[in-house]
Amino acid sequence: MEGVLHALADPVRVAMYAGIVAQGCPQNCSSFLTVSDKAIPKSTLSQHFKILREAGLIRSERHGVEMRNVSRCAELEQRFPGLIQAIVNAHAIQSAAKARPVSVR
Amino acid sequence: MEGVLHALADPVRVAMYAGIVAQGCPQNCSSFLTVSDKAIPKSTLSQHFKILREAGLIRSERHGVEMRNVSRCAELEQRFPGLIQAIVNAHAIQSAAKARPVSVR
DNA sequence: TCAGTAGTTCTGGACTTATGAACTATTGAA
DNA sequence: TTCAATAGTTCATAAGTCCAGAACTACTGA
Repeated sequence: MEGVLHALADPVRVAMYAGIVAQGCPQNCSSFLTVSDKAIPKSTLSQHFKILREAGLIRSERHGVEMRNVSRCAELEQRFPGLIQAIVNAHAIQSAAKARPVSVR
Repeated sequence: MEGVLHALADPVRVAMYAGIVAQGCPQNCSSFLTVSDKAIPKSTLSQHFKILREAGLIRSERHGVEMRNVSRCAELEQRFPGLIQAIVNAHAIQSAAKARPVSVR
């Protein structure tokens, strides 16, 4: 759980994770080459995904040449009920407040 | 919010915060000279309190020679509904799982 | 004024994190 | 099979953050 909070305490990672949760379909790394109008190098992205994986927040599966990232909501919900939902909500509230005119992501 | 998660991503700080929330009465620094059976130097404690304060999680008031720390639940609940509750719950679940025979703290 | 208690600030070493360069893995085409 | 292209990972290192001892400030009571 310490790992979960640490993973989501980073603005880039929480945006990535919120993106993965929001899209029903799995997202590959390159979906996040820019996050909130900021360019993220691939090596950094790869580290971020690693941290999300190790925190148990996502699972990554190779499909051909790309990796598809899926959120592990159900497992986390079982271990820490309400936690993920509350964080994703808080993130949405915050990014809505930050950039009012444009929708989240 | 990033600050809130970062503050509570540390096992010592989340234990401290949970302690402050659990006790109705304000807690001074020295209440936490040991956290989960681990001795914490005063200077480190002071840093931890500073981080909790700057994240908006607590307020510290001097009363004579000591500082009393109060949680700012209500304000946070208003900004990020459910977040603090979910994290404190998750912490309780986790520390119960870790040391089953003994109660939280 | 002094001693004692409570907490803060400073500082340096240890640990983390971000990123460019070089790498591996997979695919599709020649 | 070889080659080029795409997608991600690993490595090295420079920059940043964190911990804890030493020295400090703030307040109280004698």
